[in-house]
Amino acid sequence: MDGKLEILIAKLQEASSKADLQNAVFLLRDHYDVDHVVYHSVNQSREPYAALTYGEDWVGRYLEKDYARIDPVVQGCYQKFRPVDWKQLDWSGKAARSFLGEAISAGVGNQGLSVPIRGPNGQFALFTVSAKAADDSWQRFTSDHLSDLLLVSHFMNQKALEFDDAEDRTISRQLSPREVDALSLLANGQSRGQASETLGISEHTLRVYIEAARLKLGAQNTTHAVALALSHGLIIL
Amino acid sequence: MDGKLEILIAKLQEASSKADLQNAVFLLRDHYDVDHVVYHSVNQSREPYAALTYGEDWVGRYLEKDYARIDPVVQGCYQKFRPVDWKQLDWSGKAARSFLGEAISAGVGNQGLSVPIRGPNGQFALFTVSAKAADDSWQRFTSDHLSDLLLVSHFMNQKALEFDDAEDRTISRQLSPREVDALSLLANGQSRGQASETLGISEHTLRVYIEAARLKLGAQNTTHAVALALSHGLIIL
DNA sequence: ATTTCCCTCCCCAGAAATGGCGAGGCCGAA
DNA sequence: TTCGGCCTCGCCATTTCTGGGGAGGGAAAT
Repeated sequence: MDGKLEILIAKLQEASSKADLQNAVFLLRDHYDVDHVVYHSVNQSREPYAALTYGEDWVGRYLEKDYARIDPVVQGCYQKFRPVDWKQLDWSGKAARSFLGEAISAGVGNQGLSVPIRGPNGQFALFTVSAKAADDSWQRFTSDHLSDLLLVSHFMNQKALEFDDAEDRTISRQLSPREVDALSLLANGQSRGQASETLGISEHTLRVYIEAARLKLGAQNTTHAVALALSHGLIIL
Repeated sequence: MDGKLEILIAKLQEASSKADLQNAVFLLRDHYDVDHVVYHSVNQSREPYAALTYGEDWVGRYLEKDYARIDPVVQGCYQKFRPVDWKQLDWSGKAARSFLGEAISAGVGNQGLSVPIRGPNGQFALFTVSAKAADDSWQRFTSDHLSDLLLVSHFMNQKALEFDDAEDRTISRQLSPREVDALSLLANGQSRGQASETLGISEHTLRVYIEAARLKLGAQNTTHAVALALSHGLIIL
């Protein structure tokens, strides 16, 4: 990690508004001499957030067409832990190829590296660097700066969460152990009858737990409660 | 990042077995001159994995008593994105305090920093460094090595996933767009009736999607299917 | 010591989900 | 072109879940 980047990261950690993050991606783009630097959250229920160097037209089209659903970068990164080079992704499929063509003509660049970032409560975001480059020089670039990009993506997301989590998204009350047991068993496919048997309690008691958990989570129904508990990390499959 | 650590990370990336990871935590402990270095996955349904420098007695007791459920480190890290200093955690509560006492007498150390790590499919792991130290010197240590620890935790988890995911946990077939729609709406708390209305299709058609998705996922019921889809990243809440 | 959770149990009736039967059209791949 | 997958619709019977009542004991926190 060279000194210049340390300064950029320090600046990032001092960021006090979303505008500072927007500024940071431009600084990063210039620092690495790439075409684009993009940080964006990938979530449906919460309000989306992004700090990026793409043009407004491409961003608008991406959102309008809901490209996140077919974008192989998003889909692929969701399945992986380590940073993903765009070349490694599956670009077969009609939708993916036409999307790729459109992206390239929008000036996104033919090469890209995307870092998946996962936060609490099911948060998922991507930090991406993209450029127009030959395969070998791009490979050199990514392996040289992998650690840097990991750190930048981490601090970028940390800041984004700070600004975003102002509107508290955290669960007010924790679930009781029994409530966790109940939702866990349901999430693992057991019916209420099976789950109550597993726990050695009456089915009614199990229902009380589910209902209590449902209220705490503000869920509409059992499936919703399980989904919320899962994505909030309150239960683990 | 000094050269010594770069070598350790390079060694880590060359690791070819779980024994290498076990070895790595000892190297890291010596390198940082701390009391303990711990990497462990925190998952219920999948087989747990850990590479750590704790004594067997403490590990055994931790597992036996299922301390992960009350350990404020685990509980706290679940809710946070940035590394957590143990001092910041909530140690009130009877169970937490008695656990803390037991941990300290087991030689864990009074200071600790834990890095939450999240992987795909709901994976969650912790990378922890702990020592017996005064507050100020510990603070200096953690702020000096924060970036290092972030990188180490990342590569450690990457390796752990490589070894663990040998037994393929991936879904065989992808879900169709409509199936994704259906499960997404259910995961967001809509009933079948509401969801079918949202999509502008008959309730029966929606049922067909749910059923198809359920079969593809090998789920027992709708809630199970939603849970599987969520934790496999096929749908996003 | 009082309150506030948590755990446990019971009954009932209406709403919703499930499982299995069937059918047709469309599109892309082999 | 034929096969498989996807999207769309309908009906019926059974099981399961949901939402509303209550009720008691225990542990922990303020």
